[in-house]
Amino acid sequence: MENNKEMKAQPKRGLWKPEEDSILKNYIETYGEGNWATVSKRSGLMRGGKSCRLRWKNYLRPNIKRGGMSKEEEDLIIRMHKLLGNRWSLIAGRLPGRTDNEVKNYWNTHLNKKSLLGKRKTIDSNKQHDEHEDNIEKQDSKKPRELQNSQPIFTTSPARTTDQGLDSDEKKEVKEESSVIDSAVQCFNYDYDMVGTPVMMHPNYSNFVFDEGPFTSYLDSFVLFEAFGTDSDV
DNA sequence: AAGACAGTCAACCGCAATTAG
DNA sequence: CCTAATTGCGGTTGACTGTCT
Repeated sequence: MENNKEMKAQPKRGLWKPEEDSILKNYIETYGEGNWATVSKRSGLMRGGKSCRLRWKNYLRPNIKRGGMSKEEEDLIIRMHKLLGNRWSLIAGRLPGRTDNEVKNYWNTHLNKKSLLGKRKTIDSNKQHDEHEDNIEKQDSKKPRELQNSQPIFTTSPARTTDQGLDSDEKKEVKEESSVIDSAVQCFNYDYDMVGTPVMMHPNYSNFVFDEGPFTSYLDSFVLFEAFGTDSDV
């Protein structure tokens, strides 16, 4: 029983080494993506297909943007999350060069925490804001990781990367979803209030403060307004 | 100086959806 | 259709690093 396990070589686990990265990169540049199960065999990597796929998608793929999130990206994530929930791949699809894993991690470590803090009304907002700005800088220079840039900018590409294989109803659904998201990601001008909290500037909209805290609340309200409020049938 | 603690993020796991045969 | 294989996704874990005491 145990022997079966031993006979089948267990895929290698843990952090990827630079050699492994270059093997995988070379392989995919030569043969292209797809059929990850055979990648490990054919490339000589002793990794599972899933592991190879993840490594490629989250790290080796061209145009991957790494390093601290810009303010714009952060705002977008917050708005999209309010709109879509934990649909990280969908959110990441709107942030060029960002992966779902990165967005998810960023949310869990920075933004989720922040929104929780927002519920504690006794928190010193000034300090909180300063610390946040601090953290972004620190984070960017903390580790000697390859690229530490923070270029902003959104995309308006479709929410899903593909709608192949969908019937017309589903395609319509995707299209609608996409346009809702497009509404949500439109850029708006911000001003900053006394404690550095971004305040949405919109001519037809007055700001609210909800229990959750001012920062997300302005955004949330606006996302909902933008996403649903202007459609006559919603 | 060193151990404890906290934050971050890469990678893994399990499940669901999709595709191929 | 049905089944097995593959892919994609979100939740979770654990290694690594920095900070605090």
